[in-house]
Amino acid sequence: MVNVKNFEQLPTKEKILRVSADIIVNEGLRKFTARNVAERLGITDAAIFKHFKSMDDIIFEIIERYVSRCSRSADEAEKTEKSVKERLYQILRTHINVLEETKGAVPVLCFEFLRSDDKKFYRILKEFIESYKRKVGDLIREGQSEGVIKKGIDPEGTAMLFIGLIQAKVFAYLLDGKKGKIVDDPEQFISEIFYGILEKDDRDEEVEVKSR
Amino acid sequence: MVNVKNFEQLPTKEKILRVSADIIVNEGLRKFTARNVAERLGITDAAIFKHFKSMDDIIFEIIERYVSRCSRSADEAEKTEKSVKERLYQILRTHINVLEETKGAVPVLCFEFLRSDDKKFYRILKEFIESYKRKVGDLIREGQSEGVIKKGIDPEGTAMLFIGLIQAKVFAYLLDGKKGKIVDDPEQFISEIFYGILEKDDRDEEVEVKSR
DNA sequence: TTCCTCAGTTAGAAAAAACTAACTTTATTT
DNA sequence: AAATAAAGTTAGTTTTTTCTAACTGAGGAA
Repeated sequence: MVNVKNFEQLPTKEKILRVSADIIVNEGLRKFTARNVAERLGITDAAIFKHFKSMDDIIFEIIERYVSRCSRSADEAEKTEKSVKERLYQILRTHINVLEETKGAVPVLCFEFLRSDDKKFYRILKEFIESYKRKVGDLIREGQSEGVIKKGIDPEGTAMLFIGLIQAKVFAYLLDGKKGKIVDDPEQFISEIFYGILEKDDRDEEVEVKSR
Repeated sequence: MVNVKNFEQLPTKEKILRVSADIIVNEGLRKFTARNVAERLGITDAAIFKHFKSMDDIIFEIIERYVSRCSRSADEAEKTEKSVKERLYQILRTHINVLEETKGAVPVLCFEFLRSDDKKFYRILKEFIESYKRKVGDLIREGQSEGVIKKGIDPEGTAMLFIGLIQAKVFAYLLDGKKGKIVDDPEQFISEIFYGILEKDDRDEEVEVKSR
């Protein structure tokens, strides 16, 4: 159920956030009600409002948390001295790690809130994806000018393709009853993407960066 | 907004279905309420229940329609004398047409209900995807034994990839503010899929089946 | 000790949602 | 012409949801 690890010892505010995320991801927004959250924690619904101003406030904090985690990891990769290919690898790899740790929460949250007309949520998520697209896109462009990435491909389009492929993986995972990992074999997954974009003479070369 | 084409002339039941799909895709299930649907049609919420037993009934019919159209076209393709490639093309093409007409409602509903424990919708959606996977998978296998499709690929995996790519397209469409079509250029989209699975000597050949 | 704050409680107000019942209008059938 | 059916209406009922108010008990600070 919830990402357990001394869950009981956590402060209530924290528990509310985790249970809420779990409900939204695994049961949908319609089940995300004060009553349902409180019930899981063995408290009353009124107690929720001692910790959060409103239900939307909870959502806001969940999005903030998950999204910032993904962004941070992409920023770190950007700063290193490594080669384009290694940096790209690192971004993809961390992205998959976060995805796995959060059980697909971010794609699900994106899917839910990108649709709402609630500008508050829409903006922050859209911004997140745009910045991701920009970072990966820039990296691809850099790779193209260095000659390691195929000239023909569209940088932003490829960044979006990657997001789309992750989305597809999450979909398959949900369909399969949320068993096991979302991306079975990350190395294979990444190498398939690389196969499509790297210049041919590079494609059989192993990527030597270690995961994490 | 709604898929317009003499929208005004449509019978109310039809209008309810279309407005509902539009709300579910663009505003989320939480906004899918009798009041909201009725308001858009300039009628009262009570009138909705002259046409549908319940709100769930509306969702049910949206799914039913999409699913049965996709399945029917796959069945029809199966019976024809056409080549594997042509039959595959026909299935993909109808799927994209239905997707476009319903503005992506079913992929969205899949994403929503495959997560929930709402067994009612879960079953029908899961069954749809499974049968789709089976049909496309079989077709690919047939193509492999005829030598027109690459031996190396996994038939069911590829069928799932197609569903996943549709899912990703819907995601991108939502992200992009729901403007225009979900799949900009269906021919291009299909040919990209074919590029990945067809034996190389076939890949530049044009598919001659006309859309629709 | 006394006071204060925190994190709960119960009780309930206000709004929204899903329907239902009973009535009206209009068109169609008999 | 009379009866019927379809598709609306208004005016509820019931349930659910969010959130507030007023109270309680426990622990720490003055």
